[in-house]
Amino acid sequence: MRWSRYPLNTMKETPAEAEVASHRLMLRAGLIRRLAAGIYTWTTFGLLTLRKVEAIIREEMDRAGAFEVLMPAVQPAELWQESGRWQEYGPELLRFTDRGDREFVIGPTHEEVITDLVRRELQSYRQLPVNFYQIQTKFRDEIRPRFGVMRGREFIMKDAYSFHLDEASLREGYAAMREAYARMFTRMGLRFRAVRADSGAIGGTASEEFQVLADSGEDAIVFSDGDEYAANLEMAEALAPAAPRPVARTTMQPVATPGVRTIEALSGFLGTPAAQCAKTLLVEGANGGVVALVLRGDHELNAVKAQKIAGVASPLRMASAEAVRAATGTEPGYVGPVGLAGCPVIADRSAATLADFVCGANARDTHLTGVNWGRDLPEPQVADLRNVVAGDPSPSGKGRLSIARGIEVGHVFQLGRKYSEAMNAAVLDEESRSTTLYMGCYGIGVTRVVAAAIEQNHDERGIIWPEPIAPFQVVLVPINLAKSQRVRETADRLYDELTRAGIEVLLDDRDARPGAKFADAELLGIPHRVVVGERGLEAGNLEYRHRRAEASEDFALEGAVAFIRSRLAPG
RNA sequence: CGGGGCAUGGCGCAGUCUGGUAGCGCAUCUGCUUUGGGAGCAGAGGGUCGCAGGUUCGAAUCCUGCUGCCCCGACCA
Repeated sequence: MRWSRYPLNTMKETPAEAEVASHRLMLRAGLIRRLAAGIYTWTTFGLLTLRKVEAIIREEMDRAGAFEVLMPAVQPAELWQESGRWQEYGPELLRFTDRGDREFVIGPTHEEVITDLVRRELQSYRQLPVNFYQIQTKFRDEIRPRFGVMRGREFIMKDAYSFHLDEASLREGYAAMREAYARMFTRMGLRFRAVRADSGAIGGTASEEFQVLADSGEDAIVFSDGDEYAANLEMAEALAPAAPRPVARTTMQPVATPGVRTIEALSGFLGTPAAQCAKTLLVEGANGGVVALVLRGDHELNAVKAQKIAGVASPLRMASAEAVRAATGTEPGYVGPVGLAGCPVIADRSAATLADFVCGANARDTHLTGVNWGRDLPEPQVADLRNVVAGDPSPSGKGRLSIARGIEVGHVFQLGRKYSEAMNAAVLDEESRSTTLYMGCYGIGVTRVVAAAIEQNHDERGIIWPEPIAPFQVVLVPINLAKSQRVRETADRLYDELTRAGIEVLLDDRDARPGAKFADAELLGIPHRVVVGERGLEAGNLEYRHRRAEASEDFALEGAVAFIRSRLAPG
């Protein structure tokens, strides 16, 4: 591609709307343009990368034996009513009516459509297992679209659906997809982790997320240094402390703590470490009332774990200040588990092994010191309530946990029979019995992958594309080409030769000064840069520099194509 | 949906408090000079100041309503 013919400009300044690096850089480099909140046009440079990501996904899906289909974006409401999601899905589902007042949705996902196809087309167990996938535009009317295409409302997703006669086959199909995903993201040059995830509302048994590691990621992920264990923070189990609870040494005493409402303030005021304090959180109960959750002062409540406990409302809701007063007689800041008669008390495993701890006294401006379970208050119900922290032992039993940030780019689920049952998708088995199908589903946020790749690979000057998904492999930068015929001819010839050799080249033949060209090449993140200038040609040389390199190196014009090819990543 | 902020040429902003000719930088166009890290000079084009009402002799500026967008929270590829 000759840059001089491409009319869209890069931007020196960042549009005010962009906050995160990938969004800023995608706008500045001219990869995307916003049309409305969460809705973007992909311009040529961005689309080149998007297509490469899609190509890798397609190749690996085909290699895994899946069949590509293309389902409609617009889907009739009947299918969603049949699966029950017409009611369940909520306002994220964009609904509308046609001229005949028939109701439709714009598909946020395609379980219903594929299940409908499969129940019509498949009759025999001999046709199983099977996996259909598509790369297609989705629409989800997100509450808050943000970060450019990272969380758009309209986005491109690769979604795949597998169908099986039994659970064993489903597990095999799931494992095959998991493997295909690992291959894809590896091929894209991304650093990622597959982590255990909460299967949440979609239901089903097993579920893993594929997370691209990036400090700016929205998700916290946890992994062990001792083995392959990795999980979403929501899911990572916090083991009970290995050491038993120490014996009580002190007696319980009230202490005046005027104005001290937070653990941090309390710890500072008394000089007691936060880990020796207990914090008591009141949440709404499943059937009204409140439930007291007790954690060590230095730990954080894990909402997903808490809302799974019987008696706790799901989704988790903190009790209102009025409810706190009604249950404890005091206000938030001085709540403690001692003497809490009216509500269940559930202690986190770590909080349950505290001895001689500090907690609120259920009286204004007062805390208790030297508190002990079983002596000053009843032994609590014990549960895993907290987020793990770095250094905790791995629940796998091997190693210690680290925490990193990640961007979820893929999710694989074993769905089971949720949709096939609701929509009556069945085949005849070997004994001519009608058998409801087992189903798995496997998603990749294709447009999000592009943003995640940038989050993971950029510097202060711009994008640094992993080579397999760069819009171009090489940027060719002629210096002063308007003046020098030799530069112009060399650049043109090299451009032709490289292109003929199957290398993707962007020739920056714009009438711009070298500094502007270098800055744009770095902003756009092309991995390999070749400079053609009078200075080098004088000695029969060109100049090569990798986007990540600190300095350039000269190489001979003679045999230039072979040299450049030798620098490209294999494959 | 709750909380906060912003809306002025394509982009980034000033001007709004204190009403009186709409301005700056970048980008764009023309010419000349320049050409190894975002050039200089001279000139030019481009804005119903988000929309609708109102107050006023006069509104980007004051008042009312609406809309759009961004950021923080619960959800998700």
